[in-house]
Amino acid sequence: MSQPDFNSWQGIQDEVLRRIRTRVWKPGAQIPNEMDLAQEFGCARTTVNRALRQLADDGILERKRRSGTRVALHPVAKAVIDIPIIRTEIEERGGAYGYQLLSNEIETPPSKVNFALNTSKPEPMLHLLAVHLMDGTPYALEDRWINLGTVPLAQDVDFSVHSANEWLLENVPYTHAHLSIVAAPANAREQDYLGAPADAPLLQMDRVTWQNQDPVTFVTLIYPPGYRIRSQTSG
Amino acid sequence: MSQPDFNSWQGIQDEVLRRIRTRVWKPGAQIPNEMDLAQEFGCARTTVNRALRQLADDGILERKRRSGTRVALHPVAKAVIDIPIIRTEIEERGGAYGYQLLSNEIETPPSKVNFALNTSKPEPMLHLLAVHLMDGTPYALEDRWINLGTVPLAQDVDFSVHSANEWLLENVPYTHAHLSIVAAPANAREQDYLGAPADAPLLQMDRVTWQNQDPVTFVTLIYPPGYRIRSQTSG
DNA sequence: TAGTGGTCTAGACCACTGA
DNA sequence: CAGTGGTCTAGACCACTAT
Repeated sequence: MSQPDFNSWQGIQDEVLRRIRTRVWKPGAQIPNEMDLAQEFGCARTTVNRALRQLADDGILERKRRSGTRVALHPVAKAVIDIPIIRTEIEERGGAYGYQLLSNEIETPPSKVNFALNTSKPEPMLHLLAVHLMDGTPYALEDRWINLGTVPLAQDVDFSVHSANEWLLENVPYTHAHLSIVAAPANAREQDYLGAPADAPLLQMDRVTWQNQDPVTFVTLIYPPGYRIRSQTSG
Repeated sequence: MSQPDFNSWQGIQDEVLRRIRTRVWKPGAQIPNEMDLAQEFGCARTTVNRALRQLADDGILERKRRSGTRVALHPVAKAVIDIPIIRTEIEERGGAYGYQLLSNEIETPPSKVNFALNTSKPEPMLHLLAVHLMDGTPYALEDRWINLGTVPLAQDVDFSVHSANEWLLENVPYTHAHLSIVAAPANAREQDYLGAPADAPLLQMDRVTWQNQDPVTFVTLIYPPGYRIRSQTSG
């Protein structure tokens, strides 16, 4: 039997989790305050604080000044999805990466794009269509709009060499992004470039990125039938 | 002009992020050590540590003892998806929640389920099929296998009253989970219960949860056409 | 007003790892 | 060996909020 180590914040966190899982501390119930826990565990309040703060960040505890700490009633599970550069994703799977630019034009975006980017006055944007390949077969279709108002430099880049996916990540820092995932049927374009049967169910990932208040880019990534997004979760 | 507050860990974090975004500190480059930064910002090393530690947790910095702190070369973007209880999800959208159990049997699981749960010797499991409703219309179809070896209690629960989604979350704590998302065509069952056209593209979410080494449940949630999973990302 | 968590400080020791 | 981050401590003050 190894004794749990209550002189480390991780040891304390493990013990707190154990008490929550075994219902010693039930959902919704208040747990002792930091001072009392510090005394029980024989450590400084700071150490208890570190352990509990992280659990609160993870949504397992709810803390309020003055009213104390409670076990969250409905611990919302959170799944973290890694969104690597596509080249990296393919190479990590042990495949050879390929890339092909299909079209590259400056156009007035459709209202869907203006809505997503929150651009009220439609101005021409850079519209790119490209396909990413793994070992020569289509891995993902990338349909991207770049707001030249925010990223004027993009006008001078040769996107037949660099994929916009990489160029933007490496050259245009963003402050925040929105992402949504939906299932959509393959249309003629996707039949052509992904080799998908007509109306096959495809996973589609839409992402909008921002630089402070300024919209940077709206991208739709479309994956062939059967593609899975994976993630792990802690409970 | 409001002066940044270098006496708070958040102020320091903002400044560090600013330097990374503006390429003052370039990807891959080493940044000053904690002592020097503390001196520059006029605060305690602990405060700098708190700011940098969180950025390292987020994958923006890479830290190693003795060799120091570097800006991550390929900051993998991470999207966090909240996975609430379905009732909660519906009620937060302002809808009325409904639930209907469609079938409830003890069966030997197909190999797909055994594979996902890593159960080598196939033993009968509890197999549930249910539909969640928002304002009377189908919101999600739930196809669930519960490992009675890990959760024998489940045998005595009336799942026509409690949804397994809620009962498990409230009564069976898990330690970790795997999740995957895929697009799949509507089959006959989904046409019936979700009201989806034949072969319509549906978003499907598979989740496996574990209690330490023991598999708890394998659930597939299938959503009607057009359903979106959303998330925000920090960059 | 009083009790709780949130944070900062100054100092200390430790764990890891490159030279 | 020495320099770096990782952590703990004891104490302090502050911010919020239930009473």
